[in-house]
Amino acid sequence: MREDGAVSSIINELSWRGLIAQSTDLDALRAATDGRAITLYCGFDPTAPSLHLGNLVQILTVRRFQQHGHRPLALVGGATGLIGDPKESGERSLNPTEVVEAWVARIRQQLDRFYDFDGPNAAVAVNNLDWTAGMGVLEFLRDVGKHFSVNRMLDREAVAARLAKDGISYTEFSYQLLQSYDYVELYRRYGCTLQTGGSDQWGNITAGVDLIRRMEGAHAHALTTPLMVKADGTKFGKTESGTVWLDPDLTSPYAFFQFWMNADDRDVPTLLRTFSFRPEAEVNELLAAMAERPQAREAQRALASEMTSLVHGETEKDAAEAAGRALFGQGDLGDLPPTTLAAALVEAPHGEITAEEIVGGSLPAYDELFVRAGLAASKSAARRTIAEGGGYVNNVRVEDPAAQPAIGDLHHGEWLVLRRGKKAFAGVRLTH
RNA sequence: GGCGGGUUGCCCGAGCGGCCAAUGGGAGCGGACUGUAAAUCCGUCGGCUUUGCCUUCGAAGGUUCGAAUCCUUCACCCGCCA
Repeated sequence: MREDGAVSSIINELSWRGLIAQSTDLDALRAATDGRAITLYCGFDPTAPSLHLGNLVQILTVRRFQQHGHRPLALVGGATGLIGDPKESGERSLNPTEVVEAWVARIRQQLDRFYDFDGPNAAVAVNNLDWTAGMGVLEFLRDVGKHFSVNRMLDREAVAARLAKDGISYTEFSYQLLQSYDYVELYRRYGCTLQTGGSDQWGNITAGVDLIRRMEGAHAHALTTPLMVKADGTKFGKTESGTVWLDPDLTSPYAFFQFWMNADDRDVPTLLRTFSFRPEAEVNELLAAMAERPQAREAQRALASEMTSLVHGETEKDAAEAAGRALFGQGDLGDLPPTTLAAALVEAPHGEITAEEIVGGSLPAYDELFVRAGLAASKSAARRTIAEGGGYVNNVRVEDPAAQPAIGDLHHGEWLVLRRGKKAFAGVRLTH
């Protein structure tokens, strides 16, 4: 529910944010959502222990609906996650059931912070295993399967690609039926009349819309968001170290904050509209500020701050931001108060050395320390970085990879600050 | 079923007995320039106890002083003919 209590047009909002790629009938959906609340869902399959930035687009889209007074169903695909949506690259390997089960629980928990499970339009958590686990094969084939045309299913992009390449198992081919049936079941149980998802889900979603019409004689909606592509043409949501996860153990809040800080100027307008909950006027102000003073990175910082608070909480956001300010600041690192420095380095990647490793007042050599801190994959890589002039210790470029820092180089007797290139910081801590 | 071609480093793709850790391009990484942006230019791009050593060129054997390069078998992919 919005501040003013009104159920206003969610469609208008999604529209200016550029979040509508395809829809079954936008005018009908606008009419259905205007002035009254609908129930909608977007499902998440447990294909990993955590959701990632790509999923966040969907989560936030649903959240926007909820803020406009609509009721979301938080579906985690305990059943569909066991089967796997066909992807173009090839057959998925099946995950053990107990692994999928554990992932369902984790993902379900992650959704807690994005949806409101209390109040008049409280979100409802559902798992498609609840209605598929007990269903017999014959029932499924007769009641659900009969409504599907294999001819149509073969047209799906991912399926067609797989047929042209390595083929596809019957298991994955069946995925669409399960997802379609989910929509029917959610319509029956909760009166759900809208399913959202990424544009790659269009086929699966409309198959569900069709199935509702056939089995229930009712009209339901489909709405997809555009695929996000970065200005340089690469996939959105990846960094050099891989996927940006929402789980703080997989992607630290510091790394998460930095991901947004490093956004390409050209991507910022799209990112702000897609992810931020700021109203249009504020978004435009930030964009104007960026055009005027790009070097200030106000828009990136605002986005980083908002997203990190949302995903990791205010405290973690403050810590991540403070860490960035400390490390990227102009001053001498040694001048930072011990607590500030330690906090910053704990946020960044870091490694440890023990007192026994200090021989004659000398720490292990630089190449070893870079590996230890996680800034280099191997000692060869560390030496290469140093040879290229990209290795810094305590913000001073180092020349000799075999040189050993002295115990006196440790800030506050505890921390050594390593850096690779301009922005990859890491700490090495002396433990006792 | 017959004939022919292929399988090389993260990806694409040269190499066809020693000068091959393996040309070139892309991605990545570093430097310069910047704004923790982009573009551009330059460098780098298997590992290690680094003037050397070890592991890589679909898999396993073999020939040879020496093989990614030759031979044999196996697996997979692709053309042409039936």
